[in-house]
Amino acid sequence: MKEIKEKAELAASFLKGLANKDRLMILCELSQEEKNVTALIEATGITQTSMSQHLNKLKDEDIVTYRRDHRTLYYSISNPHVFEIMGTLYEAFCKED
Amino acid sequence: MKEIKEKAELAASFLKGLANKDRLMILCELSQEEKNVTALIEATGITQTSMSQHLNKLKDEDIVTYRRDHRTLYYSISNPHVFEIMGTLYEAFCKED
DNA sequence: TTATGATATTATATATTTATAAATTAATAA
DNA sequence: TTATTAATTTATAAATATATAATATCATAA
Repeated sequence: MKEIKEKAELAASFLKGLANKDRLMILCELSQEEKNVTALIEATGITQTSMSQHLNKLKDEDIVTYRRDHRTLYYSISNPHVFEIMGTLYEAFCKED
Repeated sequence: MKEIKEKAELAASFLKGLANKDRLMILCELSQEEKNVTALIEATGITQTSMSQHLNKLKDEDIVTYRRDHRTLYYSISNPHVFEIMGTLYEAFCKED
C-alpha cells in the first residue's frame, strides 16, 4: 500500500508552499483581506520579481487564487486549510504569555 | 517593527522541518506511539543514514525528542502543535468523501 | 497608435536540501 | 577485552529553492 507515500508527498509539497518567510508574510497579509500585487509589495518589502515568483508558487500549490480588475490582480487565500495552519503558527510563534 | 519578519522566519523554519515526504511519514508513525530508529526504518523503508539525518533535523526544530533505553533510542513527538498540523494535513489529503 | 502602469517571465548565480556511501561512536553481551 | 548491535557523523554529489537583473506582456489611458 503505497498510498500513504503519495499522500505524504502531496502534503509535503503543500507544506513547502508555506515554508518560506516571504510567503508566510504574504499569507499573513492575505489572511486579512484580498490584496493586489503592488499593495503586497508595499506591505512586505519583497521585490517585484520575487513577489511574482512567490505568488506563482502559491498558485501552483492551490494556496491562493486571484481575480482581475482592469490591469490589477487581486490575490486571496483559496484554501481554507491554510487558515488553520496559520492559526497554529500564530499560537506557536506570535503569542505572548 | 521587524518582529513579524523574525516570527515569519521562525515559523518558516518550523514548517521546513515538516515539509518533506520522509519526515511526514516518520511523524505519521510517531503520532501513534514512540518508536525506536530501527522500527522507524522498518515501518517507512527510509535508509539508515537518511533516517538519522531526518531525525536530527526534526530534533533541531524541536519537533521530536528521544529517550534512551540501553542502546536503543526511542523517538516521540515533543511539540503539540505538530499534532494540530498533522490533523489538518489528514483532513486535507487523507480523507475520502 | 503610443506611452505607461501592473505584473509575469526568463536567465542565471547562489544557497539550501536531499541522497548515498563510508567511517565512527557508544553500549552491551560474550 | 572483543564482537556486535544501534545509531550518529562526515563527506560529497545531485537536486531544489531563492535572489536578482533584465526583458516581456498585457490592459488601458492619452
